[in-house]
Amino acid sequence: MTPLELFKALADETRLLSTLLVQREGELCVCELMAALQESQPKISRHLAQLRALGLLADRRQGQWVFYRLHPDLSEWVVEVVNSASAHAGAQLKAPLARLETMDSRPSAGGSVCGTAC
Amino acid sequence: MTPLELFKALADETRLLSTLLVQREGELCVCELMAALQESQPKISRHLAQLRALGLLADRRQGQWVFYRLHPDLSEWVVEVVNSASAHAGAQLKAPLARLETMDSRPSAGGSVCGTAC
DNA sequence: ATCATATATATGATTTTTCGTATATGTGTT
DNA sequence: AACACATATACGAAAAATCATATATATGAT
Repeated sequence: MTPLELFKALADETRLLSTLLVQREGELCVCELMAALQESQPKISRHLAQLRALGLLADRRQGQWVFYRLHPDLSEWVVEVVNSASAHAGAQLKAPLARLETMDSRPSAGGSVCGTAC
Repeated sequence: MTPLELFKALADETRLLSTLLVQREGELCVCELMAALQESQPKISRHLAQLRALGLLADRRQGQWVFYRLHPDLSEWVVEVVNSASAHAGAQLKAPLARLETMDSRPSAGGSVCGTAC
């Protein structure tokens, strides 16, 4: 990944916030990002596909859900860029994070698929 | 400057290379960037104007030339992003830096305007 | 004042990105 | 199988960014 490719990837609000939210939360599925960013499913999915194609995010299917995380093999300089941005994006992340908190029927990564009694 | 604004500014090859060259060289004028990047004068000038409007670069007129440098009051996180990219943009900067070296009648920032005997 | 050089900006055309909508795929349930 | 839910992709439309060209401004030299 070149610096230009990384900056192009992060030069869109949906992609930037998705990346930063995923970084803070560790792992998020498409529906969680939809709720956090209040965007349509195709829009979120399309942007995540771009980030995955670039190698910035990695995905993992668990049942019906697909969870995205920062790619585990990112170069150090990429991590530095994301961290620097994250450290100063608090204002833009506040509302999306709050929506995540209050989201109901939120799928828990790695946990039981069933929310009630299995 | 928000992270999104910074990434949009750096998401163009001309702007990214101009920024990184200016960082490495300390200060460069428009004609030097034209030579280094082999781009037209209006193109270089237009992109520099964008970077200046954002506050990423500062400009200084010296005689006929206008020298650009990283804005002295940049936030720490912005410097970190630029530094991280710079550390891994060697491949993209090699050719432009070589052209800078071999550029003739190169105006020297801060030095005498006259190249011969004044 | 005139001219040459360096830089900036305006304008319309072109290219690139993004988007909404529709549809396809994939998984779990009944 | 049929259905519901989650996600992915395809396609044309809309929006945004970039560009080449022409022109304007500013400085220095004659």
